[in-house]
Amino acid sequence: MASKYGLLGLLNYGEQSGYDLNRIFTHSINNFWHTQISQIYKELNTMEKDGWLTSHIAYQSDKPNRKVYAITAKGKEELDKWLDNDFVEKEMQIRNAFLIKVFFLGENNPEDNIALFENYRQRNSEALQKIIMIEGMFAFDEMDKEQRRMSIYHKMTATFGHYYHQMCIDWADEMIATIRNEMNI
Amino acid sequence: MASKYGLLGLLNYGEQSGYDLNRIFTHSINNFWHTQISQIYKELNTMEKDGWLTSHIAYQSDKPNRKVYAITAKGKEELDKWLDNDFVEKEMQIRNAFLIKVFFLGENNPEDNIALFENYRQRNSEALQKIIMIEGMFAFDEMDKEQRRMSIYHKMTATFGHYYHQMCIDWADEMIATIRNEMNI
DNA sequence: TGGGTCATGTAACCTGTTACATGATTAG
DNA sequence: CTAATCATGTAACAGGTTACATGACCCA
Repeated sequence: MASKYGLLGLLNYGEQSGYDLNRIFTHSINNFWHTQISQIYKELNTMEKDGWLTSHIAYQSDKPNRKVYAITAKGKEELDKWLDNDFVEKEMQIRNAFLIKVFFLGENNPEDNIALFENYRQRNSEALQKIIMIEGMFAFDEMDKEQRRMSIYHKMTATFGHYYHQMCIDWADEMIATIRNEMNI
Repeated sequence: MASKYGLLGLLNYGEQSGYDLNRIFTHSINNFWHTQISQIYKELNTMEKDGWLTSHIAYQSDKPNRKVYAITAKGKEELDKWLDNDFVEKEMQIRNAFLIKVFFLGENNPEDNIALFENYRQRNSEALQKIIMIEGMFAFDEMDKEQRRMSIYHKMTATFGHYYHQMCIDWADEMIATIRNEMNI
């Protein structure tokens, strides 16, 4: 569902091959929605069948040929429909497998649980460093108005990551304190 | 994957029917991992086939009979393996379809985008109220040590929801300010 | 000559969703 | 009489993951 519209949105900026779309995904949308290249090829195929995209072969002498996809009017319509349609309940739901583990941690010994949370904190800390770097790379001063208009929304997704990982760190800290506190009773 | 272990974890507390597990899920794990009852029945079935569970029929005269599942030694082993095994990268990843929309919002007009974020903020605000209520329902004073040991971890998942929705609200507020600011340039 | 990048894909599988079927009992 | 609740499930489909296949070119 969402992967499809991610591809469609990128193709709305300009035509691309599946291979290139995968690279673009890796450095942007993959930060909040994961995809495999095999899935990208499949989605592009179905979207072409459904008339959302057209494709042509770009011949290359030194490298393998590329299959370049372009968005159609129908595709644009579908993209707009998805963007406009007031987001659904599903997009609000938390989906977090780590919390299932936390839920059942009562069986384990507290020391191990503290270690688990410290590990969790550490990983969020690393993710935070990365995302702050990405966030800092948006140089609005060097952009024209057109570029800027797009970029502020791109940056927003990075800022979400920043807020999110910071929140996870704060939560982990408090949960570690809770466990320690419980151990001393 | 995660749904399976959610069920297994609950069955580790005591035997239950699929129908009851669904009700328990609805009031706990569904807050961070969604399941359908049809999926629960399927997972229970496969886990029984794999020897993780056993089942027997509990006959009822006034209501339909229940198929009651109990965890086996093998099942316990699998649960522990999953709980112990240091969580994988996948459990760290953000998966958020709303951010895909945000990413492509540059094409829309700013007023509509502000409305979208205000709607998002509102829904998070409602979710926050709900989760704060749930969080407040943990009455540790009335619990014995055994109950408490479980409950602090249950509460942690609610606290995560609390932190999460508050973070989303803060983010939305800042993003609305960003859009307004950009409009006045 | 071995590994990396470029480039496209298929097959099998697992997870999750939607819709439907059945049938008894109970409350309004 | 109707709707809800109790209770278990199946079938079809959509979405996503893992593993594998192919083959040329380039660099060390």
